[in-house]
Amino acid sequence: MLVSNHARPTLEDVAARAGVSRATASRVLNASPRVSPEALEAVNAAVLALGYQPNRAARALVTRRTGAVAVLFSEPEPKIFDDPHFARLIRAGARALADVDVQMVLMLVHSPDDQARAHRFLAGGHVDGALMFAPHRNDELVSIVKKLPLPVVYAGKPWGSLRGMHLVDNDNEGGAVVATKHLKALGRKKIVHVSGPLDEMSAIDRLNGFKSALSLDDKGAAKLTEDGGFTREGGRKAMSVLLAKHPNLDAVFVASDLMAAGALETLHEAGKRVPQDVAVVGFDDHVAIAEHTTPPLTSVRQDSDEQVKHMVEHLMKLLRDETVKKKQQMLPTVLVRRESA
Amino acid sequence: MLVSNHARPTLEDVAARAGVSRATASRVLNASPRVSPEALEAVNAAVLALGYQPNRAARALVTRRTGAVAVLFSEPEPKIFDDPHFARLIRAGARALADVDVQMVLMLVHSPDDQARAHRFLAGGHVDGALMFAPHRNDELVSIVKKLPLPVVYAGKPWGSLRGMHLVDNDNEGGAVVATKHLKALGRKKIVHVSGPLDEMSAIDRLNGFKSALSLDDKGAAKLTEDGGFTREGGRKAMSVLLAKHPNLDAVFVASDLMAAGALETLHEAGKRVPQDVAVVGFDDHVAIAEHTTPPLTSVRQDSDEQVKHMVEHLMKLLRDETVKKKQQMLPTVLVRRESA
DNA sequence: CTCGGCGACTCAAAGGTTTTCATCGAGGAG
DNA sequence: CTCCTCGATGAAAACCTTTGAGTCGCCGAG
Repeated sequence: MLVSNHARPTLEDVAARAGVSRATASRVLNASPRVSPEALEAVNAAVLALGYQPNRAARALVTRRTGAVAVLFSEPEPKIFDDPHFARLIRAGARALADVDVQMVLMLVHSPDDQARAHRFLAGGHVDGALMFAPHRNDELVSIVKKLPLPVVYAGKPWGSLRGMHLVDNDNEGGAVVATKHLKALGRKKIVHVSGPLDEMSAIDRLNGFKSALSLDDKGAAKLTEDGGFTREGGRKAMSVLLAKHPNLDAVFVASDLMAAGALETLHEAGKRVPQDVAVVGFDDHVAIAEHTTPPLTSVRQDSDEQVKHMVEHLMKLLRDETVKKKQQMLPTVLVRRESA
Repeated sequence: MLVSNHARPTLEDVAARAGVSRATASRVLNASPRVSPEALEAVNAAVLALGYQPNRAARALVTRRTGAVAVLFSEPEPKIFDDPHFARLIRAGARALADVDVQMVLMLVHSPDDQARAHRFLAGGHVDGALMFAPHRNDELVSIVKKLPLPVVYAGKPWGSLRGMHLVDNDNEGGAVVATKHLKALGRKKIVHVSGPLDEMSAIDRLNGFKSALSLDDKGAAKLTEDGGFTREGGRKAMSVLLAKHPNLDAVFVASDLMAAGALETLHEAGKRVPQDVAVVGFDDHVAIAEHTTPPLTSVRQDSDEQVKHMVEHLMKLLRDETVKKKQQMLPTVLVRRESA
């Protein structure tokens, strides 16, 4: 028996060494029950001795499974990726997918070109499923992907009909209600809101929470709300607009920590003390921000790590053809009190 | 001829439709010269009509190429990933790899467990090559990967011998020299340095630039330098230490923008005006930071996008077995003047 | 007219795994 | 003792592509 000693061992080699057939060796590797204890042990020993690693391509060829999933970030404004939130999501995805031993193929989709490429790639069967981060309204990529026979789990609610879609969302509305009520409970009388861009569902949900906590109608809410675009700069500007409109405001619920950081700057410049004159609550509880503002920011925590972990678990179930009890999961949010409110 | 109308078309189908053999169709797809114009056209038409996409697994099986490369971030401190620099690198990698149509498999390596997993994965032949971001001293992963018969391109100099390694570095030392000389040219007399952690080559190179621009020996430099650990908080602290040691300092070269942001805070709190009392130069020119500090930060630009692009190009050459003229490339850095110096 | 050469093409093997189907043997029931 | 059942195993097909070896037809030279 001559074995080329430099090439990687194949299943054949393992089988030979264990004194069984390829088929049996394969069964051992795939944890099939129909295999005797002796065979199992022999094969395992051979695998170890040879340092055998299954050939992914060969396996993929026959199983029609790639062992890879795509992670898609659809975002027309590439600069948004300077947002630390993005890094956190990627990190969580990498970890969660590595834990279940599937390859993560990352795709950043900005332009129509990128969309076409993603389309080709996903349709080409190069991955078994996808995790989709596509927060914006009327995202072409969502429509494209919907038509594909590919299991997809969304982060948060994409725009449009949610029928049959699998997603894991944070309780944005609930968190916003808690945040707003907290301000009310503090005895604040004039509470305003810096919202995110209203082409994102999460921003809308947070706005809705604000409205419902204060029992406002659309018109009433519109007066008290200003769009800060989920950027720090936007938060600054929105805050000054609100200050101009409502000089007597004494509390503000800001729909993201990044914007809240901007809003705090504006408030300081306007000579308002936080929290004495104006109480501030953010959203995200992004530690790198919330703990380092002055004063430290009270914020609604949404656990992105947890969200991504759930997304991966959900997708894995879909890939195993298990029935999922709930297609759409909602993760709780909780208010973290610091000093700003 | 009955074709299951839901299954993905194979090369066989394409060949049949084009009236040629599988072999010829394959040659068309791989741009082989040995094919007649008619055949070429017929096959291309068939491909288009059928929406054919080559089966990656089958191709990988026979070519022993996966069409994927790993992107490894080795970093014992997971929190560092909140650094926007990380997001930028990932983004650049995703884009550059997508452009050459290879899959990016992202791996974040924090723990020894992760290292073992990465080792298995890379040794398992699941990728054709790797891009490695491993800035720290004595990184186990670097030693592991060195022993593998796998083409790897490093970002910056890893610790240890550089013999035979392929890498793309920024001119950290040169940039530091320019930055420091700029401060000198401004007439500053007492110039200090907030360095990065000295277990990273980039930090050392920047420190060396500072030393050489001021013709300092090790001892002299040690007095004027404080380690800020490449974090904002570290920058704050380092700055106050330096202020205490050298109350008369009138300029500081900070080895990263994030630390510079921290240093600026300290300076403001100490009542120093920037740039009148103390001139500040950062490093990275990370727009999201440098443009938003008060005052906007003068900084040394290193173009990470460019660096990653070069890394990918370099790796592609290695994969194509082309000879690379220079194994180790150095990218220029340039001083971007804003208001802080 | 024959032969050699050459370009375009086809045939078929190879690549490593999973999985169906058949086989084999042992043990239990009748 | 025979027949049946059932669990473990093996042989072989299938997955889809690339590629080296071989075929075919045509042209030009002799």
